[in-house]
Amino acid sequence: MKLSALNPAGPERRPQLTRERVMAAAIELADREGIESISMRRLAQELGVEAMSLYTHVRSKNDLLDGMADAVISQVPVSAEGAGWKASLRQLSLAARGVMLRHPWAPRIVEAQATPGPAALQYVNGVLGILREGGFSITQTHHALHILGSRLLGFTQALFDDSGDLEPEAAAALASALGASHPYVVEMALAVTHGGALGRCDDDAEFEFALDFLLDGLARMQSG
Amino acid sequence: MKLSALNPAGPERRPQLTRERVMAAAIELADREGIESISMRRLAQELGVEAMSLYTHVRSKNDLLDGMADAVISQVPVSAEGAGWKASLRQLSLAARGVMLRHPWAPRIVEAQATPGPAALQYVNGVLGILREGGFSITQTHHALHILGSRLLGFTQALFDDSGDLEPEAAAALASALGASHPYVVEMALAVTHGGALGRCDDDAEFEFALDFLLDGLARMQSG
DNA sequence: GGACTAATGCGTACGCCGTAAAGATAAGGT
DNA sequence: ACCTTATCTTTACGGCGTACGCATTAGTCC
Repeated sequence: MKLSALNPAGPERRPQLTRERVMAAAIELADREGIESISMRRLAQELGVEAMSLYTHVRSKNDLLDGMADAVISQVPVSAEGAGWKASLRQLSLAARGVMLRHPWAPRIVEAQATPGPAALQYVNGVLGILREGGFSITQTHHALHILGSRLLGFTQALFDDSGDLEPEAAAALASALGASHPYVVEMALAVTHGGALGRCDDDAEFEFALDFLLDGLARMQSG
Repeated sequence: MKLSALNPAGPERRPQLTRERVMAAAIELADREGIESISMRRLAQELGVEAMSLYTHVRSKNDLLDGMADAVISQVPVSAEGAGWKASLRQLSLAARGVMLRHPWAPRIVEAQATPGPAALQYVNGVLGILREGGFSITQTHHALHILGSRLLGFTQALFDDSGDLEPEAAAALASALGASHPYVVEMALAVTHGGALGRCDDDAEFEFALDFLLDGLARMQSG
């Protein structure tokens, strides 16, 4: 059937598929339904197209995921000029964290990327520039990269996720089940829970604290 | 066909399948052929069994992966008594790194774990114990966990992988392709490469340096 | 207009995957 | 001997990534 005959140059023709449109739809779908719901068929359906049509704009599913990762990274503003290396890195890292919080699936695929895409390269170049212009030697800059690690991209792999807020009964159950064998875990879990000594674990504040801890250490490393 | 009739209680009967044997075979297979080659059918074949048989000992593939992660963590010795918190943490972290280097696929699935398994709990309890016994307050211990992050498990997500050793021609190509737009990346890449100012990026040394940087910072935090 | 060319999208098919459901077999307790 | 229970196998379903070949379109030149 000839659509164009029915709708000759009609304005309701769906727009051309492009790599950008594919990436945007994939990111939107991942935001809405989770990264696990990304499949070629599902994504194609989202675009009103058949699965194989995507392969005109994307080499493979891995290429799609790489593209998504790079597109997310490109959302982090890399500017932040003229504020000193410490403030610049701080702002950059927090901005990246904001982006990652909007795309919770992103860290996983960003770190799965084999080779950095254009946006990642641009980003790394920006970070390196801030440090070098800030007076860090090449060796110091190299160390700083390893020290800051993924925090520069706004995320951290914690040893375990302690941001959950236990119900009192769950806390009691945990205490009696693990209390004998894992006293320190129980102590920390209770402290982090709302009833405990600390407030509820505020991930944002904790991220910021750790970031400042690292930046202060780097400042000491540079001057010492 | 009745195997037992042909081989009544014969010693060449394959041993009973158990969760431990399944996990061990899965880890061995992942070490040998990569985590991507782990499928229920492939793993079953490795054990001389049909795919569905595995489900007697494993709830799902996710359960299998969780079990693998926990089994790997359990390989990290959690002892290290009586050496002071700094030396203990250092030793623990380096031991964990040794384990992860033997199972390069492990970090990915360890951090994908939704809830920590028994070995992970034990490990976290050990880390918390070292800090608390070392005189850290609960709050300080909490901060320390976030600061050390995944380094306690022996791995770090770098911003990008700089451990590759470029060939001279590749380095030249990179310099001319990116030199104008990404000068700092090129500078660092050349410095890290064998011909550069730094030696080849030694991941082990770099990990140790970053670890000591963090431990020193924590010592300052505790006393200051 | 008409014909050729290149790009784009579609239909079909193959061999994997995880796992539900039900049958077959073996081991142990009565 | 019989039955229970745990273990392993068979079969099957729906979904996956993607190779391959065809259909349609858009652009370009006569």
